[in-house]
Amino acid sequence: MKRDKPKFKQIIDAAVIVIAENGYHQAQVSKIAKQAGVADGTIYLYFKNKEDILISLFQEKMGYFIEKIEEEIEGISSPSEKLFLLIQKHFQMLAAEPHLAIVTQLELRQSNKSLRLKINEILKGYLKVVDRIVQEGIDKGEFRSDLDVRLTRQMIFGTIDEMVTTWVMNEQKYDLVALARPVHQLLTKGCCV
Amino acid sequence: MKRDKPKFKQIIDAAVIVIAENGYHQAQVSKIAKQAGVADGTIYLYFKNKEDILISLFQEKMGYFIEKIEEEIEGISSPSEKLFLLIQKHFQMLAAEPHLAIVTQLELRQSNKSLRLKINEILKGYLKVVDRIVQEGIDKGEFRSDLDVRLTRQMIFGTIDEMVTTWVMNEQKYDLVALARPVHQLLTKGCCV
Amino acid sequence: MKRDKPKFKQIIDAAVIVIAENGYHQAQVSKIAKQAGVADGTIYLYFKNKEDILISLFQEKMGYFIEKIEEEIEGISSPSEKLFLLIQKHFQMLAAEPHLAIVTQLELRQSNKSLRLKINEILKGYLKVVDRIVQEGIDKGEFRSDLDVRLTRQMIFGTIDEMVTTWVMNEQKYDLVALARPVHQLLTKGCCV
Amino acid sequence: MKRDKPKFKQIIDAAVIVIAENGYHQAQVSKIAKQAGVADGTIYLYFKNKEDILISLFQEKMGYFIEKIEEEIEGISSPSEKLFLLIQKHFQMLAAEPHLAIVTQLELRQSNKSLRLKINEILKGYLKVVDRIVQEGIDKGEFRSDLDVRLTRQMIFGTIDEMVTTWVMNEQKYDLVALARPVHQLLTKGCCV
DNA sequence: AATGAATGAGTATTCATTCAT
DNA sequence: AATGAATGAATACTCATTCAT
Repeated sequence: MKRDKPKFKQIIDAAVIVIAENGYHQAQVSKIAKQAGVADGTIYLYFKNKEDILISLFQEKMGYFIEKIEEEIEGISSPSEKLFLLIQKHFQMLAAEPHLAIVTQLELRQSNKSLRLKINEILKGYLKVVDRIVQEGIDKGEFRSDLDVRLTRQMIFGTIDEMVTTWVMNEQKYDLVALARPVHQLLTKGCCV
Repeated sequence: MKRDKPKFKQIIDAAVIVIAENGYHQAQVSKIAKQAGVADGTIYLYFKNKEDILISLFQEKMGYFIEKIEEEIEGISSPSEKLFLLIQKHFQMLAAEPHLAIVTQLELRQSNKSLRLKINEILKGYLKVVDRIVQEGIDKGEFRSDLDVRLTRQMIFGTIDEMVTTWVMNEQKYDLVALARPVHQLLTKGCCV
Repeated sequence: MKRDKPKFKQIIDAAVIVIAENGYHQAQVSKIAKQAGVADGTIYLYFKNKEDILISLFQEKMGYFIEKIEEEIEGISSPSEKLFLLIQKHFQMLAAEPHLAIVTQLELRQSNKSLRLKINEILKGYLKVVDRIVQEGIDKGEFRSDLDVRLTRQMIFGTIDEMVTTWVMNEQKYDLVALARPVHQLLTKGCCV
Repeated sequence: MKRDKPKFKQIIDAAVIVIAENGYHQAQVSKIAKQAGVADGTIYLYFKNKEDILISLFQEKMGYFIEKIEEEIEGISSPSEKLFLLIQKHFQMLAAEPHLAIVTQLELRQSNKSLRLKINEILKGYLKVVDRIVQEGIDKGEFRSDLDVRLTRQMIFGTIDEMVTTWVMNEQKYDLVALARPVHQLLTKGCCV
């Protein structure tokens, strides 16, 4: 399996760095190869084409992301607390990988429609986790019973995403993780008194 | 002033159509010129370069957007009601211009970082309107006094934006405007009981 | 009509020279553009792609070829004499354009199958002229009545083509046109006494 | 001697199949290796480079070809009959190996000039056989005494070659061997009455 | 002898922008 | 003001060959 070979990860990590530092459109295959310490042609022993590097990058990172978040909320009984931990872990992981944050929040969004559709497909795994928390919140009586799960998930995801993007655009100069608590409070209690 | 000449708007409207129908990366200057019924070179009598078309497009549309929203909330005393009207008007205007919705929610996001920074600059006008509503809500006691205005605005904008994007990605096949009330409720009351 | 513009012919003539002097595989578009005195991009205002240059080259030259040969044999009553004039004109025209001879006999044959099929299509016009001469020869009683037109045409074309190719491979160092008469004699009388 | 080892022939046979089925330009070394059931690198233990595979292929097949033809005409006294047998055997052998016919008549002609020059070198053995028949025909009085041996050989070879190529291009769908007699008649008697 | 992972040179084509008319 | 022909920079990918095992 190619995914398990060291060069696979080596090339993906190189892609994250090159894209974060040069921008999506200046991330030529030859630059990624050089950063990974392999020849240009070697890239094509592990990836079908350039787009495949980016999809694999997103898959690998997002897979790890979901895994970690599920570990985090496992065994927690309160859905509201689960939501808080999801937000916190999300912020923590991106704060810990500044390059990756730039790539996912800014650079990968300039990709073409076909790539974005594939990315959306991968994102669905994450959205399902949120859906499950919301549904559980309703079932356990912590969340309002008249909630529309889909809309609620969109609010949660849209809010988290906007927070991270704003933080990245502000050059990550404030403490993102510290926002987890107030963001959780906003989402659960709303802005009204 | 170039902005007042008929060809200025003519080219911008052509750009919206061409981008919506062909996608950002397939929206060549020559296609826009053809759609506008002018020669390629004529574009450059009205716009500095291609990026300038897109920025102007966003400015024109967003300026009109803010104007309409301010008309809508003018004279309303309740900040919460103002927030509702803002959401509703936002949804109404994009639902009324499907091409524009595709361009602002999907296509223009594929632009490079420099263009996106300029777009963010233009967006600030909109965000200020939201900020004012939130601040007024706090002052009038309708919103919680411990709200962070900036974070609250990010939640509101992130949520609205996510709703519209999801609706566009689903090919605008459900009634976006009907979501205004439940979205307002989610934002003001949160998801908790 | 693009074919009538001066740059169309200019680029085709450049292609003949570049291919003859550098070989098919070393005839890059940029080299052809340089030889033609235009920018690389200009090529694509007149030709769909590189293959289109080569097809057009063959069409233009072969069209001229057939035209000249038909002029030559027009008004001649003896089919055998027509055959002689066809051979002579064929040899004369290629002897007069050494570059073109190299291109048609050696270089263009290395093209891929798709291009060769298109070239064969164009060749059919020439083969029809030969067919007509053979048929007329049979009808007028100059040629044997039991001839298979198709086979006879293949002998004639195969022989002429082999003569030219051998001459080109021998660096055109002997007088090709002088062979017209003996070749005609061989084709009409065969090798037997 | 490498030529006697089983893998040498194994690789050449694989090359014939791969080239016939995929075309010259799609016949990568790795495909030939796979068809031969050896590793890519193994090819280079038996052949200097890719060109060497093709030259060896031609040498092997052409050597066998000449051998068979010489066996066929051996002991025949009439040069004209010898010519007939040469044509017939030539047609028979290619009709018996459809893959080889495609390779020699179509695919190998797409090779570059250097390879084609080497192929011509190998062909000389075949041409010498023809030369000998023609000379003998003149000496024995069966052929006209004013024949130019070189030109006559070019007619014979050009005609045979064109017949086979046309047959291959027509997907070998008619009986090539049946043409041996009429072709021989054409070559010996010409087209005139 | 045999393997197969790694190498890296080489090129057609697009499209924003210009400028002579 | 308007035109549109001409420009030219920039980049992903293939595949013959090598060499450590």
